[in-house]
Amino acid sequence: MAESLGLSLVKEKVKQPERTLPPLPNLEKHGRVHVRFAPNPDSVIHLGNTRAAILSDEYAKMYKGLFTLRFEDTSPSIKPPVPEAYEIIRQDLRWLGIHWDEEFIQSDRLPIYYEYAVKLITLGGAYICKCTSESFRKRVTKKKPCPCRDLAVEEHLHRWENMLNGKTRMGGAVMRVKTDLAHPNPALRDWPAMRIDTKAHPRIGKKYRVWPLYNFASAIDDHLMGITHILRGKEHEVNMLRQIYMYKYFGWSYPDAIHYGRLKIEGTVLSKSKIRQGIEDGVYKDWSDPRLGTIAALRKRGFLPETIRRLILEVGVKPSEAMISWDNLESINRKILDPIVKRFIFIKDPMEFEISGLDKKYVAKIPFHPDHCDWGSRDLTIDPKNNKILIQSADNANFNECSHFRLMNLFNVKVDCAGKGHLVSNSVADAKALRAPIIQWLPTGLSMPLRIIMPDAKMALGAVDPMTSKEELPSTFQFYRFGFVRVYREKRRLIGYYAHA
RNA sequence: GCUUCGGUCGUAUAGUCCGGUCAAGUAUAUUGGCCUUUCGAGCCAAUGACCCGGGUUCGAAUCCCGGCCGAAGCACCA
Repeated sequence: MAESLGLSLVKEKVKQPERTLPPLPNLEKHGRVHVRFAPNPDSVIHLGNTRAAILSDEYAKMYKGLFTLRFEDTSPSIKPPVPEAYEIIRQDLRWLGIHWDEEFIQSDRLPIYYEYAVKLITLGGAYICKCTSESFRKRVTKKKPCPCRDLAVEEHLHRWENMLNGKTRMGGAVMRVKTDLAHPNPALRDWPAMRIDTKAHPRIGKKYRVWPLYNFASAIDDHLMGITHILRGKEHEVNMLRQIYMYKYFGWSYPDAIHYGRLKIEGTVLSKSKIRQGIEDGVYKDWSDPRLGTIAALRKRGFLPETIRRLILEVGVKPSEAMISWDNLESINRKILDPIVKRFIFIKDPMEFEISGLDKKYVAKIPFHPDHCDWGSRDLTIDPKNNKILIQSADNANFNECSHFRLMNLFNVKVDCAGKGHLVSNSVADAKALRAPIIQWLPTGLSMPLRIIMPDAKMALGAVDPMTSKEELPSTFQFYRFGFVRVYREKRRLIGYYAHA
């Protein structure tokens, strides 16, 4: 008695409290927390991109702060925005459960950037450089100023006018922010802030010919929008250093920035440009191709927003790179899904199998969920006249001659040396004694075909319980001994996308 | 090459700031057991890590130095 009590005490495990994010720095300095997510609408978002969004959202909620969504679409030529992407990104964010308080699109804000460009030039913090990028780079690597740098402010304002009014052609001039030519990192020296791009912007056309570069637009906006904390990848570390020079000219103080390492997921490409290329080349079907790590793909396969959020929170904000395993992601999803989705029978690569020795009608009750009897069950029947069933070819291949198996929730079958099946007994105890594997099955008359797209984009064909088509679709189910599948109605048929086992 | 930032079980993460309670916790994975009329989930157990070398210290995963390895950046992209 005492022993058992002691044992149960020892065995009682203290559940770890759910992981929480570390506190944000300098809270007292800033007042109300204000974060932002600033995607480039040149394509949809993927798992890696959600990191900034989810972390920002978590912090906004944690501190009851504000969240700004800002589309950074200031490159008509090199990373042109995709008009549909704005709304697709909004939908992906909503699906992820992210709430934003305000939204901006940078291509609507050109007059603001122009205003601050003039201010910065007037302040002597920026100049218009007419050097070619090669000749500028040559000088700057030697820590030498280009000839434009020390010209009078009036000249630079004049050059700026020429950029705007079309007298200077594309590539003819660029606005640079003065930094420190002696800075050990050449990447920081007099970085470009504005350039001419005459290509039509997919969203607002040819209204403007001078466009801000990332560091300029982003830095101006972060200040003007009152951003207190920035969460972004460490590829932006030097950008912060660049932008700080500009903040100093304006007398602004830079937000607190947290730079996390890149997120990778094993065996999956998480690069927008590679994904886009793959779609263009026809390697991938579209943005939701099951091989991709896009939000669209994960959603299609039945991954839940909560799964993605938990994963991001678990990985946290470390500056080192993180290689996520699908095992981990799947495990999180499985634990959420398992107790809440219905189960059905799916027979992959079905084959007919005849059972002899039936003396009466047998009924198997297949529960819709083993842990929720109140969800009901599905009756599968077999009788002497209808004694053919469907089983998985792979299961059949595993039967050695003269072996046994059990049909799920029905009875035990002996396979004779000719490969024929005979009913031998009913009880589970017998099945265990015989070490008979238990397999899922369907009566031959009761099945409908189902194509399931697997994570590698290959197709699995099989027979599914037709009752699935009576369910509200799309819906995610667990197919006994097969895995979790999200089932969609496609015209008059069903199609499934496999999530994981 | 240059600049910056990192390196804890296979993977992810806690601990590192403020040395001792860390002969290093947790999740996942794998293996075994229990439970369950299957699978899964759940429960129990096992496996498995402080990059290397010096130094400081009574004591180093934690501090210092050197090395090795890795990542990010070095665009008129974001």
